[in-house]
Amino acid sequence: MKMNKREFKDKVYIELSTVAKAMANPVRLEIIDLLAQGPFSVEQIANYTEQSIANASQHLQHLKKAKLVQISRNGNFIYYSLASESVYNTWVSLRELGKVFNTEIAKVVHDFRKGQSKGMQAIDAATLATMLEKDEVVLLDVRPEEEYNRGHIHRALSIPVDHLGQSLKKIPHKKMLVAYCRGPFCVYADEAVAMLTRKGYHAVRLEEGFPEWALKGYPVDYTTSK
Amino acid sequence: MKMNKREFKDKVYIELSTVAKAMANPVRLEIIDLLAQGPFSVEQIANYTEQSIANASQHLQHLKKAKLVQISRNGNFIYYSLASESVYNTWVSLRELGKVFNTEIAKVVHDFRKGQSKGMQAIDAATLATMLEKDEVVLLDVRPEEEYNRGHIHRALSIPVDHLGQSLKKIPHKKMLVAYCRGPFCVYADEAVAMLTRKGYHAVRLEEGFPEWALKGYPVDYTTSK
DNA sequence: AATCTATTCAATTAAATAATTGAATAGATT
DNA sequence: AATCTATTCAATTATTTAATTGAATAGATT
Repeated sequence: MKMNKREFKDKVYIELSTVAKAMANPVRLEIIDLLAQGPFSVEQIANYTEQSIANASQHLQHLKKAKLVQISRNGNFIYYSLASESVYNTWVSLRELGKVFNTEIAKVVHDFRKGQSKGMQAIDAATLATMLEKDEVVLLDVRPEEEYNRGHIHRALSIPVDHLGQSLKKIPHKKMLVAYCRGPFCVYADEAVAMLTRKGYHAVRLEEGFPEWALKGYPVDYTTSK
Repeated sequence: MKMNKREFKDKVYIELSTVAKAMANPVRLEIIDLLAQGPFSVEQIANYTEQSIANASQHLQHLKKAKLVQISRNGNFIYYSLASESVYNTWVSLRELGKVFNTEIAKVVHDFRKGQSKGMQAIDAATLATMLEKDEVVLLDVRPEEEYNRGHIHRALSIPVDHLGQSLKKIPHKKMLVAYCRGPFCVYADEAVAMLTRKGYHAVRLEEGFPEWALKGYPVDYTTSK
């Protein structure tokens, strides 16, 4: 039987709202932000988001049902990843919407960074690209090394933030330091800049993360980990 | 007192989920899709979405609280519009996510169009642009005239779908007809193509709507309605 | 086959969301 | 000031959602 206009529109918007509902939860948004960095196991996701494994798993089932994530298996571990680039694109749109327009988010980010270090500064990708061309900065990737290996900004040194204390001697004083991590809401770079600043270095963070840098077409490298 | 990392992330993702929640409802998604076409009053929005005025207003309050819409006033009427282009961009990302990846939406669209007319075809914006350059088609804007006046595809004739019956003599037989309306989930173009096909015309619809065409940088016109 | 580990499932409880209905309100109009 | 129109608000009811807890399961490993 022929579907009428109202039935059609109702069905389409109900389906789309299912996708939007999958994203309408803070824990699931954090999971999507994390998976933008690559595949992670349930245990890792639970760890990074500070949820119970059961709760993380339930949220992952919700995302899977909405077809936003997909799984692969390695031994006992099940790895989750974003199902497609359009999931990432929608996450980025939503984040931009929140950043540009929800002043509360900007305020939270600003307050957090100010609490980390007075005069905390961030530069954007275009500025970094120019500085790298002029060889003016030392670039630090302060994510876990596994993520560095999956892909990193061209010429970045890998110094995970929790190893930063014991790695200071590797870092030249002469040039300005730029630290980057997973993205605007990841705080590894904030922590790194705070520590480096306390040790007398001139350090700032990159606003974007590796995925945004890559998406903008700037040069990236990969480490073959074999 | 200094905000810790977990507090920071929780606050940021909760704020962002507020935005996502505003979109996580089929009625509000339809409202956003409608407002992508320009400002509408509460009464118009209630009419087009087939909701009560009270319900439409409640959803609009929800969208307003999330800062996704803004208002202006004209006499007794309050007009709602999308608060920024990034609201529209997020809507488009979500819709693309749904179209590309949620096969149920594609099926609903296909089933609806098949119910309208066997052999129902749609072309995309790039195809239309080429055909217009070669002067191969007659382009019909089948939206309400008010929306045509706000902006339309270059060289489109305005023939609102509910006037199509009495406007057939205006339409040449010799060329292929392309009908367009508000976007992929608007059915004015489907209805127009069904009617034209029954009357012996060779007609197809444009997949995209006017906003997508404009966003892709293709030529547009405006009618000064004074 | 037995055991282990990571993960999922199910039930419960509490909180959040949404449509309806009628009342109230905000401006505009007279 | 009185009246009107469009819109918003508030209470109610039903539905949906989410965290917790403990049980169950799916594969891997031995």
